[in-house]
Amino acid sequence: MFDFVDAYDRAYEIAASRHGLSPAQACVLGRLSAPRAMSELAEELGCDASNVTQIVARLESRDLARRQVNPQDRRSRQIVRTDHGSSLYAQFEESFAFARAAASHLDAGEQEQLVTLLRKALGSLT
Amino acid sequence: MFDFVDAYDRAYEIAASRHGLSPAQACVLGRLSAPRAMSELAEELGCDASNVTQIVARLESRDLARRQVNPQDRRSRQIVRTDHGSSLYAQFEESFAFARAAASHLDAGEQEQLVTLLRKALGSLT
DNA sequence: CCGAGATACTTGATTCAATCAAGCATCAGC
DNA sequence: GCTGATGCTTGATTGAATCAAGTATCTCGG
Repeated sequence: MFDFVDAYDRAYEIAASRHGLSPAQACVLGRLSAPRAMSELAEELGCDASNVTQIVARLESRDLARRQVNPQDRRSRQIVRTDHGSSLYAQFEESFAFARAAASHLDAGEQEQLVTLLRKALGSLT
Repeated sequence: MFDFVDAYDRAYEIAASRHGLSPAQACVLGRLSAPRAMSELAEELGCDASNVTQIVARLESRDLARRQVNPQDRRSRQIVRTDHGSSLYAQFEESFAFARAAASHLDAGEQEQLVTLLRKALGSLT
């Protein structure tokens, strides 16, 4: 189990760095298929809001995301992926071959079985 | 799959921090059941030797590990867990309940199946 | 046995992630 | 309109990680 998780993490990190992203940046970018508030992202990542500020600032400085004031609540910002950000993320996903590669060792039935078992194992841990 | 890996990582980090360890420190400490050379550790963690130097330095400063010159090759250091380090690591493992908790949702047959599938999925990826 | 090159580690500089404590702007409710 | 809560940012600090140099030690060919 440790080896599996470790391999997953490494693959993620390598795929990200191939596109000049850190894992954290890739993770945030991936959550921007729709506009999100900073607080939502912080909640999802389980980290401080100021951390998200930093990460988004780095994405913004590379024109991968934009930060715009929410007109409904001017305290809040909506983080949006730029076109550039979207296409970069698509490339990242393409090159994050882990899930696909892992699946390629298993036939359809086994894949389904694995998903079922992982879900069940996860159970109420979340 | 992402959720599973994420849950594992979080659980690891939380268990580590409960004992005042960072994940990296816990990881290194866990590899010291026998004395290891810096270069071995760097190889295993897939990181720079200077990174290991830092991490071990922090462990050493808290009397969890010791660094002693290898008499066979005086360039090389052997990293050894102190008694304190061993007992702390045992506590950490105890509180890193993820594997056990995950397993508790599965019966013996399912556990075996999961391990088989993970191993197979991992295949030659390593 | 000596010197050249390789090996094992350390140091210093730098980047990023993460956390905490303060701070500012804005909002919501009395 | 205040008061207090909410949403985000800033600044300071810690740790992980990487890279480039540097030191000590070993090994091997001449």
